[in-house]
Amino acid sequence: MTVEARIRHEIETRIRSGEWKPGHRIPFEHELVAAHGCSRATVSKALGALARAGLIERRRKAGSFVAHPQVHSAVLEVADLPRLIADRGQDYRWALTLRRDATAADLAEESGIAAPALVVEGVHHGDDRPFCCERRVIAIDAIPDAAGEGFVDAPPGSWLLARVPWTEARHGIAAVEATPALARSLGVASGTACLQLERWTWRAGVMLTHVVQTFPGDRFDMVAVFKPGT
Amino acid sequence: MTVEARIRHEIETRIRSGEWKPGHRIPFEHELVAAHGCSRATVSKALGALARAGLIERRRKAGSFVAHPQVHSAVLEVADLPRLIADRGQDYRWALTLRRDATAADLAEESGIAAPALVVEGVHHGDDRPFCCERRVIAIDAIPDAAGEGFVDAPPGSWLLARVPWTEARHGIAAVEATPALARSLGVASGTACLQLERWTWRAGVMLTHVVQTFPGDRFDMVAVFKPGT
DNA sequence: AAGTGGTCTAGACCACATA
DNA sequence: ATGTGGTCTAGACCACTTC
Repeated sequence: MTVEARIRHEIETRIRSGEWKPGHRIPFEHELVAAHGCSRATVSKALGALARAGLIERRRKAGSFVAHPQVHSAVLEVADLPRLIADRGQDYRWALTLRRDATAADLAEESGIAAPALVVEGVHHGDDRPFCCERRVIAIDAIPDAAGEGFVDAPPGSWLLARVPWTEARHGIAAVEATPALARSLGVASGTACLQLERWTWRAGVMLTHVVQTFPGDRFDMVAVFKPGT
Repeated sequence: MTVEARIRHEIETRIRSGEWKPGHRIPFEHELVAAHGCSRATVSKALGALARAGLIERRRKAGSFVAHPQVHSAVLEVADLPRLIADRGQDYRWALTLRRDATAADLAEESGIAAPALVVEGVHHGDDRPFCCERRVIAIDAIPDAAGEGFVDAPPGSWLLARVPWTEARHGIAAVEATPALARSLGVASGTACLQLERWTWRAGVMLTHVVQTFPGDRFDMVAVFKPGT
């Protein structure tokens, strides 16, 4: 355990136990320096980490204070579906149902992807049961290699994840009723409540891909644990 | 702009632009020290921040490398509903529909909350239209003050947020079909797809409250922007 | 064996918010 | 005016990993 970790842990414990309540002023840096017999840089690093984690707030001249929790946050990790399904102990299978150049009508429904583009649709299966229906549009100019890919054996998400450099993404979550076509693909009754996850991805301001993934409402647990400051 | 920020920005720009692709080795610390004419501590802090952000990976003896993007993540911020609705420019109103001591049957459906407990149900309105249906269970032993609260004028969430520090929360998201009772409360057709957000909150290992919030599928935009490394 | 990043020190100057 | 945190320096030693 480093000195920094020790300082962090001591303060974190007092906050989580409720001993130091929101608004409580924690010791000044120079006091912690004296208490731990270390340099100020080490104390500063420890407090900086706690501040980044949202556990404390730091104010010049005033000191550092236990933060008031403001909003509940959850980190939603949208893993690669093959891995997600494999982690559940199921066999993964991808079934391509459509792959074609995007028409003007396709792109009219998109915001931000210009021709040429590729439309890919398919169903992710776990143990041969439909798990998620996916429709994706890929910008060819941004990802030229995609034009030569069939996406027959592996879903485009995995392919992209492995080779597309860093991204900025926006996510949306909604509940929708399964359309008849969707219901058929997913093997559920028409009108079943489904979770719809939508994602737009950019690189350097250029949109790379837009994907809509639809899960039967009961088949996808998006549970996230959040500890303020971990 | 601090020296540290300048170093961070320079590296981040090269990564986001695609100039440095995943796996690329970025300059060693001592090279960045020479290039920027600063101390090693400053370079170390900059690279540490980039590593925490997931933009680079650092390996002793080998150097620092542009990370391979692994999963898409989204930070789901679950704001106080009155504020969320106010931010949409709508008038907020809370309508309490039930408040009673929890029965054994109530708690049988809960996991982790022991008697005594309080059950509170109500509907959040925006511009007098139902926006979200809420059912909450509050542990009285953990939050004794709640016993004296009516929750008539303000929802329990706001009351709790203002005075109860929490240290850990778990969230779940699901799509459900509106039950007849739910549909009546929300003013939608029975069977409508709804987003259901569930949250358990603890302090120091003791469960404080459990809440289920149900939104008509089209009425809640949970959109999150995620930039890897910000 | 060599070189990297991880951690730490004992100073320093400064911007800023408060009093 | 004062004292805080923010940033930085120029060293140092060490653990770890790869060579």
